[in-house]
Order: sequence, then C-alpha cells, then structure tokens
Amino acid sequence: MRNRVTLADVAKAAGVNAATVSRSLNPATESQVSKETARKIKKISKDLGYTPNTVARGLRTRKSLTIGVVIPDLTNPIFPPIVRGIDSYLIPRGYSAFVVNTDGNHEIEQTLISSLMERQVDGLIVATGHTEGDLLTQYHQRGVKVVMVNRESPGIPFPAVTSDDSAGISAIIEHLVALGHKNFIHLAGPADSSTGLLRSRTFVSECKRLGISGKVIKNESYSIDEGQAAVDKLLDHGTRNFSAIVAGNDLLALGAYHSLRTHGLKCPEDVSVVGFNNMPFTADFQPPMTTVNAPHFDMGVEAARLLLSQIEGIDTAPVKVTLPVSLIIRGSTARVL
Amino acid sequence: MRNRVTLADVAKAAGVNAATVSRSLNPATESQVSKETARKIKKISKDLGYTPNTVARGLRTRKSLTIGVVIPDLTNPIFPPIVRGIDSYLIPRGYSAFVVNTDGNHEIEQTLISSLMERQVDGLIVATGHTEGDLLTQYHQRGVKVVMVNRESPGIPFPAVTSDDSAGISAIIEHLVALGHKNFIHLAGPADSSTGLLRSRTFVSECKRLGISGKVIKNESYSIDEGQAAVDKLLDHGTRNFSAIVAGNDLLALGAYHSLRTHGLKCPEDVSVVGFNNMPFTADFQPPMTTVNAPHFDMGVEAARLLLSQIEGIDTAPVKVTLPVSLIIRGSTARVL
DNA sequence: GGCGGAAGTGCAATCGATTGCAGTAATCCC
DNA sequence: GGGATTACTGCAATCGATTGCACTTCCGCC
Repeated sequence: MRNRVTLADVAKAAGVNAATVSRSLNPATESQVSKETARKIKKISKDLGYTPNTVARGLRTRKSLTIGVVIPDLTNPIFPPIVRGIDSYLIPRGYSAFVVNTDGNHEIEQTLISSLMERQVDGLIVATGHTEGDLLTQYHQRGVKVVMVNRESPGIPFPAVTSDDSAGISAIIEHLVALGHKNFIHLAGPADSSTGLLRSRTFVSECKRLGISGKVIKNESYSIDEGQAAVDKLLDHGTRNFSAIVAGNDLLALGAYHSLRTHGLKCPEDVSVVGFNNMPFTADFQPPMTTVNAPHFDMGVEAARLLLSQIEGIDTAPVKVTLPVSLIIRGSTARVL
Repeated sequence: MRNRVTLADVAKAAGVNAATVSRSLNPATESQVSKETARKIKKISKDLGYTPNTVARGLRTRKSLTIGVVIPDLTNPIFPPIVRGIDSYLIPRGYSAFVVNTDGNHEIEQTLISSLMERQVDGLIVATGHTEGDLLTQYHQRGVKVVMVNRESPGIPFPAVTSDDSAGISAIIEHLVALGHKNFIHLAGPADSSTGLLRSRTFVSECKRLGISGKVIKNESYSIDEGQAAVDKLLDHGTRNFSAIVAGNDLLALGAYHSLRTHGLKCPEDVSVVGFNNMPFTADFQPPMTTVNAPHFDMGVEAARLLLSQIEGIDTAPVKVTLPVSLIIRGSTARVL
C-alpha cells in the first residue's frame, strides 16, 4: 500500500525497461540514455510521484547510506551538539544516522553495535570509551569504517576527533595560578575514558612543572552526583587545604558547586571552580561557570567528514584531528584572598 | 566483504535449503521444521556467526522495523529525554529510530520527512508544529502511521501525547495568586504550536476567571533570546505594572531572567518568574527556577507505544493521551511585597 | 493394503533497484 | 556501399531473506 510507485511502474508508463528508468534518474548514468528519453522519463516519474526505495537500492549496491552513532547518553548536553554537527555534514550528502545510547554499559554497547551492523550501516562514529578486544576491533578488521569522536582509542587504528584537552587544562591552571592559587584539587573523569585520562595527566604534569600542589580524585563517571560526592567526602573529612577545584567536566564542576553550598562554602570567594566543555547553560549557573569551550558541533562535523572519506576510500590513514579550545572566564574563579 | 555469512551459506553448510534455515531461525515458523534439524541449523548458524541482513528482510517483508522521529532541535534540552523515552520502548522490540532536526523550518521538515519515507520507515513520531495541507496528512492518507508528541494537531486524526498544560498553567497562577500577585505577564510560545496556544489560552481564561490582570506577549519561538527581547521591550518602554512573569517555557523564562538582570531588577524580589517543562539544570539557575515538571521521558515512551500499536494494527483510533504535570516550586517566585 | 492426513522440506517467485552483457539501429568514414 | 564505431536500450542476474505451493515420506486407521 505504501510507496506504490516503483521503477517498474514508471517503466511501464513510459513504455521502456526499468533499467532505462534507473539510468535516467541516476545522474552518474544519465549520459547512457538519450536526452529525449531521459527527459520524458523524468517527467513521468515526477507525475507519478515516484520515490526510490532506499532499502532496495541498498541491497543491490551494498551501501545503505546509513551510519551509526554510538554515544553514552543523549541527555548529557555535550552530545546533542556533536550529533547535530554530524547530521549537518551527513544529510546534505544523502546519509542518515542511527543514534544509540549505551549508558556506559559495555554489554548494551555490544548489543547495539551488532544491531547497527545488521542494519548494514556503512560506518560508525563512536563517542564511548573503548576497551580492547571488543566487537569494534573485530568489525574494523572485517572492514567496517569507524571514527572516534571526543574519545580516543590508544593504539587502535581508528581516526579520532578530539578537543585539545591538554591545552585546555594548561590554560585553566595558568589562569588560576595568575589569580594566586597554589593548592588544587582535580576531579578526574573516568580513567577508562581518554578524556579523563588525558586531562588528569596534563593536570599532574602541569602541577609538577609549576611546582604547585595538585591532588587528583578519581571518579567513576562524568556526573553531577559523582562530583558532589567526591567533594562531600573531602570536606566531611575536614580537608580544606585547597583553594581551587579543576573539574574533569562541567557536570563534575556542578556537583562541586552543590557540595560547597551544602558545606557553607562560597564559590568563588572561598573556593574557585573550573569546569570543562562549556556545555549549554553554564553561563546561567550560580555563579556563572568558568570553563573551557570545546567545539562540539565542529567535532561532529569533522568526525562525519573523516568517516565519509574512509567510506569512500579516499583517505584510509588513521588520522588524529585535534580541535582548539578556549578558556571562558566567568564568575566561578577569583583571586585568592 | 562485510557480513559475508548469509542464509545461503548456512544452508550449504547444513546441507539444507535456505528456506529451511530461514524457518528454523524465525521463532514464528520454527514449528514447521523438525526439532532435530532446527537444533542443528541453529548450532551451525551460530558457529558460522550468521547475522541476518535486516535490509534484505525489510525488502521482502515490507517492514523495516525502523521509525522516524521528527523534532525541531535536539539541543533544546526537552528533546533528549523524549528521544530516550522513545528508544527505551522501541529498542527492546527490535525497532530503531532515525532522529531528524527541522530547526522549525517547514521546507526542511518536508524534505526530511520525504527522505524518511524513502528509507521505508514504518511510522513517524512528530514533535514539530503541524500546519495543514502538508506532506504528513498526505502520507497519513496513504496509510503511514503517525503519532504526535508534545504537540497536538487539531482536527487531524493522529494520536497525540501531550502533558497536561492546562493544569500546569492553572497551578502556576494559583501559586502566584496565593503569593499575593495580581498583575501578570505571559510570554506566550509560538502561536502555531499547540503548546503555545493551549498555554496562553489557559492563561487568559484563568486570569478572567479569577478576575486578575493578565497581559499576553507573543513570541516567534521558544528561545532565550526571544524571551529576553520581549521583556527588554516591555521594560524599555517603562512598563512595570506587573509583579510576575509566566513564561511559555523554561527558555523564555531564562530570557526573562537575563532581561530583568540587565535592567537592575531582582528575581524574585522585584518580579517572580515561572517557567514550564522543568528542563535539566533549571534548579541550578540563579535563582533556581520555579517551573512545571512535564514527564518528557514518559511522553516518549507513550508515543512509541501508541505508534507500535498503530503499526501492528491493534489500535487505530486517534487516541489523545495527556500526562499529568506537577508544579516545582523553587526560588524564582516569592510573596509580593 | 490403500487412503487420508500430517509433517518436513525444497522450489521458485518475490520485494525494488542496479548493472554487465548483448543486441539493434544509426552514424561515420574511406 | 560496406565495415566499424557509437549510442541507446533491453534482458536477465543479482543483492539476501521470506513464503506460498508442491512434493515426498511416513503414519494411522479401517
């Protein structure tokens, strides 16, 4: 009942073979058909309201013009801009994306990736952490194209698009040191994510380089609750020998806000807090959050661009693209008293 | 090269016909095959790592197990929860979703819907406004299943899932009146969206019923900038005869925050502000925003449920489902001085 | 012992488009 | 005017799975 008009219908109406219709409607093969016939077929197909069946085409051409996007959780505000960036590159080129959420669960991730493969996606953009020996590597060995975004996969030959996290952390510390801070806490993101690892490593090396005190607190996930719990624990134990908190991302920083508030500490007067990502609404928090802007939309665009160039076989080297970040100074950092 | 193992491969390995393999692997037809054969085929197909080709299956069965989700903009924080709600119902049932963003542009919407139809989606969940005479109605007449979510489509026979906006507005006004407020401004959402319309109508009728003064200001879109501009205009003209702003949604309310701040007015001391939706982070704004919680995740679930029951022909009546809301009182509303 | 029915399996068509190969007709060139 | 191109177009196979129909076997039963 749906989509009743097929190539064969157009062919019959035009008194030609379906092959001719197919060739007329495809710009790449249109030259094989006489101008006159092509013109007539196009008119008839428009009159009949013909629309190609992408599924049937995909079966024959072995290209679905579909890609899979694997993210941890769409409700984390950094992902919508990434997804929209991906879309903005893909859609004008005829591709569509399936977006799936893993909630950080490895098993769910494997299941969803399998289901994407069954749907014959032409490639995958993956924003979740990556551990060894999983399906992704297997699929990649079988020729599936994969690009990582926002996360990196050490030692694995996927292209990856990340923000310049090192530069971001350096800029934060420089800013804080300029304000007179000397004792730092770092709320590190999960150690199995490349961002968490890289940011905390840079934090440590920068502290060492500048000869200042920096303590790292590990967190299981990038969430408000984790950030709050971590700072709660610190303060509940009476630890107060720090004047600045460098959070692994904005959500952890927001958790720090909450904890400071419930402990009667003021930000930035008592403690400065810095986030990472400049996710939406950080400027509307109390206080407005000083953070590092990561170009999420552009990262999505770039990831899509890399994936398509892989798919089209133009570029098969595992390129690493790093996009620049910038420090956004707002109200959560102040000169130390 | 990809997905090399097909039904035929399994059939050959098992020494049977592909049809038998197909029947063995499909629970619905498994009974047509002898227990012994089915067991053997399942083992072999597992050993070979057979995975069905969903595209080929969809071509034959005319069911893609795919649906389209049409939203205005994924970066509006109310949509990710809706999408996740949809997913949570769909995925366990073998469906996947294509999510597309229209940015409120009618032409883009038409193009994207066509492209979804070419991809043979089994149905559509639509969260954008709906004007008459468009593709959606045509497709629906041709048998495409459509469900609206968060928006309603007056006079059009689609099922729809919305939150109880009337009750929400009533609760807001009741709350404000109890605090002594008598002069209201309503920042109405776009008139071509059902939510904008319904909320502003309820606002007007409630004001009339209670005999209080309520002025409606129209906005083109649900955005921070619109809200800010609207209140700017008011204040720049010296209009101050109001003590409370009832915003059409949280973004408009946030815009009001900005405007009040730049005009040196304090919220809630000088003006109370109420949002709508209880989107993420509203509790972290300055001041924490009083708003109405709409169950977006559940709306997504419900929409998906309705769509599948339509697709499976269980329920074809254009049901309207309204989910309850609740007033969340925070710091942006206070007793009038 | 033959007939009816059930159980199990295979054959082949089908979904809708693409494409290699072949065939026909028109054109060119000497 | 005839052989060789060239330009179109059609035929039929193909992608991978599903399914109506037909066929074979094997029982059961009178």
